[in-house]
Amino acid sequence: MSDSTDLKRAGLKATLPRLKILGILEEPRARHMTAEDVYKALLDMGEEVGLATVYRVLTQFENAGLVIRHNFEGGRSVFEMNQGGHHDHVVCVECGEVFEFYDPAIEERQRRVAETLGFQVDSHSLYMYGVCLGMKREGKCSKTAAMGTRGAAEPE
Amino acid sequence: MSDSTDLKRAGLKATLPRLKILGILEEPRARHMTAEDVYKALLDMGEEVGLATVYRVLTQFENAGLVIRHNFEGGRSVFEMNQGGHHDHVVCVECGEVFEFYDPAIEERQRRVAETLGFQVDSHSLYMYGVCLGMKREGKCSKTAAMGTRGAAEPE
DNA sequence: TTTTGCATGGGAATCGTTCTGGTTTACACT
DNA sequence: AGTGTAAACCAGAACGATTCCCATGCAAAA
Repeated sequence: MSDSTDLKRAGLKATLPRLKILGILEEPRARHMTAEDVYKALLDMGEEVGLATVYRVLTQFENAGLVIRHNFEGGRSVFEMNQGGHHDHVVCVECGEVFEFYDPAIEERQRRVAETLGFQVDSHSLYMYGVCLGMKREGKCSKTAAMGTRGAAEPE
Repeated sequence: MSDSTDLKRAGLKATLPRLKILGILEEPRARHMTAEDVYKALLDMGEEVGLATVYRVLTQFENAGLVIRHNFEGGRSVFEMNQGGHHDHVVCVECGEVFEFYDPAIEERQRRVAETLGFQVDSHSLYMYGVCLGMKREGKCSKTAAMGTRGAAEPE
């Protein structure tokens, strides 16, 4: 219902596919999903939605600022809800887990660099790829580890 | 000739396609190229090289550490020679120009964040997208502007 | 409730990239 | 220089992700 007004505010009709997709992306455990992931989630819910529609809707959501698209290594896009606070990403190349962090100092330095170049920044992205703690320790991913939430890592 | 030994050192046979591709990437004005760009450059030179070969060779070069692959927005990969010094990128979404910069403070903070998470970082990339000075001022790109070289922007 | 036009679904098309299979080539060893 | 062999090549087919096409469906304005 609130979703419905979210869509209207973005200039989009509140259609069933759009509401369903928004609902899926809003689930807390669904932080980072590919279009395929969203499509499968819809099928699991028994919804008859075409893959083309999923892509179309996700792109519309991106343009409307509702979701953020990331181009991780490997060439496929992943999407996450835009919940306001900007953050950067750490991706485990072994287990695929994605951690988020925000570092004000990094943001500030980026701003400075752009200023120096006379560059007007629309968006920026910082990705680190590597192996997460769980993989290093036990050879399995640390999806259950007590980190990976926004703002969890703020050194100093 | 020196290219030939570069290849051997990387454990790759010094074949004509590889030498030609290396030669193209080494031209100073060819900083950031897609596989397609490289392919077209070869055709322009009158070389009979298949696109598949270009992709294969670029991937081999990447694995050998000779070139670096970037996943910019838009889903296509761009390649640049690995000239040793790590640097980050600023991309003008209007004219496509790519500027490079290096900020030790950002690097250090990244290292810290990874450490805090117990994450072993293999690679990292930082991209800023926006509009460059030339576009803002005159509506045309600033490819000829006196910046855009590595290390040009180091605030503070 | 009727109208109107944007949204949908499914399949085909497209894009960038990788694989396949048969042929050619670089290079170590005569 | 001559030759064997593994590696590299080419063209084209295959591939996965994404977008296009268009007849039909449906949200929302009248």
